[in-house]
Amino acid sequence: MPSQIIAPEAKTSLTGLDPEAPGPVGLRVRRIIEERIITNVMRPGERLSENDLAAQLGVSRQPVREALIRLSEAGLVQVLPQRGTVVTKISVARAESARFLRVSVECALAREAASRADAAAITRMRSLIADQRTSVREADHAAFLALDDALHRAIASATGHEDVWRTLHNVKQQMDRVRYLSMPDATPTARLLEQHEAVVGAIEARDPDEAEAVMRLHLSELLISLPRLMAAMPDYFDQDR
Amino acid sequence: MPSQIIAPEAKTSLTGLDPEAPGPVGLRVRRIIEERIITNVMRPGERLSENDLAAQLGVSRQPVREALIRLSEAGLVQVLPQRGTVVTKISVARAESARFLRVSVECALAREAASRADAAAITRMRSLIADQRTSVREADHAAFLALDDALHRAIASATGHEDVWRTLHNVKQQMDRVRYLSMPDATPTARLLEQHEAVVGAIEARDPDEAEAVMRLHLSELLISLPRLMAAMPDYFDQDR
DNA sequence: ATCACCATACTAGTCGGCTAGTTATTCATG
DNA sequence: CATGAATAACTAGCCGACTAGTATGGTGAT
Repeated sequence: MPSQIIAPEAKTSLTGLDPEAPGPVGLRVRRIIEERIITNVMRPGERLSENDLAAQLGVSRQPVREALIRLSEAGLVQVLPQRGTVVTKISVARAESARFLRVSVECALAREAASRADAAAITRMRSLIADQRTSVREADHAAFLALDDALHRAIASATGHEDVWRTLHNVKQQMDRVRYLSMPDATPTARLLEQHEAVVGAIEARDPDEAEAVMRLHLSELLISLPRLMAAMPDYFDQDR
Repeated sequence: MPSQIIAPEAKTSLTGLDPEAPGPVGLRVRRIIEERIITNVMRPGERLSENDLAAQLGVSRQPVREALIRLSEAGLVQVLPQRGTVVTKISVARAESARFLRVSVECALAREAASRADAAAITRMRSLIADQRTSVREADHAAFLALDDALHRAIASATGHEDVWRTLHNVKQQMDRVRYLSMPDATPTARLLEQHEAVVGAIEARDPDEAEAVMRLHLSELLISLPRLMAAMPDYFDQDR
C-alpha cells in the first residue's frame, strides 16, 4: 500500500533579514529558524551551518549562534561541539511522551475550565471555534493549526494557569512538527473542529467529566498518522532512543 | 508573630573556573550559575553583569552570555535588552502553575507506574528511599533534595516516559528555589520521606488509585511555606503577575 | 531650592578574527 | 588498484573591540 505522503526535497534557502525590523537580531533569527523547523522547511536531520545561515541572513555568526543555542534548549536542534548543528530528528519516544504530558495536563485544565471559566473566556473560545470553522471550509491548514494553538492556550488561560501554557508550548511544538509533516496527507481538520466544539460545549455546560473525556479523546488521536509517516520517510525519524 | 526565617544578605562572589575541567566553558558557566540561583546564593532580583561574571570566572563575556541565554530560556534569569540581567524573582502565580503541572503529570505517572513498573525499577526506588532515610537522620537537607529529585525521576523512568522528566525538571527547578529558601526553616523532610514510602509502597502493591492519591497529597504540600516566605522576604517575590 | 540638560558610566548587542577540534579529500606508497 | 598518511576544508568555541541604547550624577540656569 503506497502512501500519498510526499517528502519535501528542496534544500533550505533563506532570504535576507529585514534590516528595518525591530528587536535584537538574535531573537528574530531564532523565530525565523524556529518556524522553518516546525513547518519542516528545514527538515529533520538537516545539517545547519552557522556560517551559511549568517551569510544567507546577512548578519554575523553571533546572533545566529545565539538563536541556535536557544533552539537547542527547546530541543529543536542539536549542537555537536566542533562537529556541526543538525535539526533534531523526530523521536517517536519523545512524541509519545509529549502526548502523555499534554493529555495529563490538558485534561486537568479542561476539567478546571469547566468549573471556573468565566463568560469572557467562553466567548473567546467560541470566537476561536468560529474562525476555525472558516479555516476548515477554506482548507487553510496552517491557519487552522494556529487557531488550534490559540484555543488550547485559551483553555489554559481560562483557569488562570496561563503560565502552564508556556511549558506546554514547547511540548506542543514537537507534536506540531509531526502535524506539518502529515499536512499534505490531509489532516482531518473537520474532525478536530468537531472535537473542539465538544470540548468548549462541555466547558460551557459546566460538565467537568465530559470536558475531560472529550479532551482526552481529542489528544489521543493527534499522533495517529505517525506510524505511516515513519514508514514513508524513515530518514526524518530517530529510530527509537 | 516574627518569623525565624533569615534572609541571606551576602553578595554573590564567584571563584574562578577550574581551567583543567573539561567541556565547553559556556556549559560549565551555565551549571555554576544555575546552581547558585536554585540554592539562592544568587538571590531573586539580584542584578547580574556579564562583565562582572566574566571577570570573576576568568573568561570572556561570550561564554557567560551564552550561559545567561540558556538560563533565560529556562526562566531563571531575565535579560533586559541594553539594561541588564536579573535573577528572576519568584512568582507566586508561576509557582502555583508549576505545582498544578506537576500534580497533573506526576499523578498520571504514579498511576501508570503502579501498573507497569518492573522489578528493577522498584528496587531502584527502594534504594533511593533507603538513602533518603539516611539523609533525614543526618539532617542533610541538600542531599535529601537531590534524592527527592532522583526518586521522582525514577518514577517517570519506570513508565518508559523518561522524556517527560526532561520537561518536568525545569518546572521543578522553580519550586526547588522555594524549597531552598525555606530550608533554614526546617523543611519537614521526615514527613516527605513518609509520603515517598507510601507512594513507592502503592506502586509495589500495584494499586494505581492509591499511588495517585498519595502522590497528589505529597505534591499538594510542597509549597506550604510559601505564604510565610512571602511575608518574610517580599523583595524576593514578584508581586503577582 | 528646583528643574532641565548634558556628560559619564554603565548595559547588552553585534562584529570580525582566531583557535582547537573534526571530517573529507588528496596524494604518495605498497 | 588498494591503503594509509598528510593535508585541506570544514565545524563550533572563544576572544577583544566597538556600537547603540539606557540610567545616573552633576552642572548650570532659573
